[in-house]
This record gives sequence, structure tokens and C-alpha cells, in this order.
Amino acid sequence: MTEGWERRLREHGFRITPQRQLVLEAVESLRHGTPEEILVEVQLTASGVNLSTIYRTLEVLEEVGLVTHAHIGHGPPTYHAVDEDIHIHLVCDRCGTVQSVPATVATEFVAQLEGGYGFRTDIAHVSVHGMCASCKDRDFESEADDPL
Amino acid sequence: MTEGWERRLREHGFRITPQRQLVLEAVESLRHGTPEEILVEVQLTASGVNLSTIYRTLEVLEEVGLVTHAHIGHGPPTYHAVDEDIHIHLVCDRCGTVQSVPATVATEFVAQLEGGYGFRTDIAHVSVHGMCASCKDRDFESEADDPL
DNA sequence: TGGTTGCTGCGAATCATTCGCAGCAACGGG
DNA sequence: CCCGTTGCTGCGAATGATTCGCAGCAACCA
Ligand SMILES: [Mn+2]
Ligand SMILES: [Mn+2]
Ligand SMILES: [Zn+2]
Ligand SMILES: [Zn+2]
Repeated sequence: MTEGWERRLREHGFRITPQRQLVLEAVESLRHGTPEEILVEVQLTASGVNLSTIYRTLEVLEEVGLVTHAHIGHGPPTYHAVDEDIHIHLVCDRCGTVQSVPATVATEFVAQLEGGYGFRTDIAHVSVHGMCASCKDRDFESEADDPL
Repeated sequence: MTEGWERRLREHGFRITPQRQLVLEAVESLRHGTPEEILVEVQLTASGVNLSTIYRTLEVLEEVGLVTHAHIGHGPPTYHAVDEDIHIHLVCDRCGTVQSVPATVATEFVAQLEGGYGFRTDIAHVSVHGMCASCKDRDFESEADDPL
């Protein structure tokens, strides 16, 4: 459990509740979790918790800096604890696989956007889309096979 | 109107319809358009066209390579004609402004992902999120002002 | 310990997108 | 040019994710 989570909430004027503790624990134990997945995890301990509470709680936890979210593919966002290693998701639009790579691969890119446009990039917020290595290979094969 | 759009559709086994022509024209004249916005534009000419047709048509036009889409912020995707200059959207998560920058700023980053992971990045598919220059400045000010 | 007021559960509303289906129309063959 | 096949379309309903409104409960402070 993240050290000082109660203080963090209180400092921002929020109350400490069992629901908030459970949601934070769930985000930390699942390492990537959508609101629905977090609900299921929370309900293992407290079956009465409602999905709308999950949404509201994640919003609060994000506001006080205890969790962040990232967008992988189209579906719902996935939540992470802030203490995790920051990583970028590479999403293959062909086969749907998701690969995590260290955020440091983008250091130069981030610096360029900061230098050129004064833009402070949150590189992990959205995924990078494209085609993975194996789909690329499969593409070459079929091109070679195709007459014309 | 994109040259050869009819051939493009026929080559993939699709029929030529007024709706498809109108949607393509709408995407080209609006330069960024959500399905709803495209509907409105199309209905200026043909008021009977239905939203579900817009969705189905965009899917087809994308499949044959006449349009692409990008995700800006959370809402619905925005469609572009393929002949447009490729640009990246920088979205400020603080104030919501969207700035377009040439995709070439990412050349090195894209090369790094290709070299290191064999991943072929479609850099314009999703936006880069973060904080714009003016929001950054405003942040510094308030920090300076704040007693504590 | 009690009052204030923030939080929660619940059900309904909203928003974007997708589906099912019956009728229409594009287009290739005759 | 005309017909039959079958892809496309409009329409209304279904779906999935997220948000709202509200009444009752509970965290917290005095
Ligand atoms: Mn987001
Ligand atoms: Mn997309
Ligand atoms: Zn792939
Ligand atoms: Zn901004």
C-alpha cells in the first residue's frame, strides 16, 4: 500500500473511507486495471461496492496523485499506481497485442516537444499505435506470395 | 475530391454510392471531422442520410485507404482525408487546447521504436497528451504566489 | 456525542457506437 | 436496356461505458 495515502487524501480535503482504501489496493495488486476489473477485485472483499463508486473514487485518487490512467486501444482506460515504473504501451492495430517498453525510449522525443513547443509531454498517458514486428513480417510474406 | 476514389472502392469489391461520395467529400472539406460533424455536413446536401451509414461508410473508406482517423482527447475520433499533411496533435490535459505539429518531429522516435522493437509506428493515430506552454507558465506563477 | 456535510448505493439518463432487419438500388450478365 | 442478385441504406432498438440525481449513511470535527 502506498505510504501516506491517507495524508494525501486529507490534505486535499477528502475523507478516508473503506471504499477508497479498497480501490487503491486493487489498483496496486492488479497492475493494469479497468474500472470493471477493479470493481471485481474490490468486490472480493466488499461485495456491496458499486461501479459508480469505482469511477468516482478513481477520479479522486487520480486528483490527489495516487493513481494515473493510460489509454490502451479503444476500450476503457486502465489505471496504474503512481509508484509503478513508467512504461509506454505499443499497441498493434493488426493483431491487438500490447507490448510494454520503458518510457526512456521517448526521452529525446519528449525533450524535442518541450524545446520546440514548450509542451510538457505525459508520454505514458496514451499508447503508441502501429504494427508489431510479427505482423509486419506476415505482411511481407503475403506480398511476396501475391501474384501482382 | 481524391483522384481515383471510385476505382479504389471497386478494387476492394465495394459499390459506388452517393452516400460514400458525400462522406468522402465531407471529410475532405472539414479537415478534422467526427462522425456527428460529418453527418451534419453530409445532410446539408442529402438530409436523409443516417448516422449509422456515416459510421459504416467511414469504416469502408478507411479500409480502402481513402481516410484515416486520429484520437484527440477522450471523445469520438476525428477523420482526415489521406492526402492531408500528416500531423500530430498535442493535447493539453489542463486547458484542453489542441495544437498540430508536423509529424516529422517524431521521425527519430519512430526510428527508435522500429530499430529497437521492430514496431512500425503510426504516429498520427493517437494524440500526445501533456501540458501546453501557457498552462505550464500559469503553474509556475501560482507556485511562486502560494505562501508555503 | 451530535451536527454538518461529504460519500455511497442505486437506478435512471446520457453518449457513442453497433446491430438486425426489411426494402432499395448498384451493377454485371443476358 | 432490363432483371436478378446481393450489397447498402434507413430506422429503431440494443449495447457498453460513463455520468447524474437523490436519499440515506457515515467520517470527522467541535
Ligand atoms: Mn485520459
Ligand atoms: Mn483508433
Ligand atoms: Zn501485431
Ligand atoms: Zn493548456
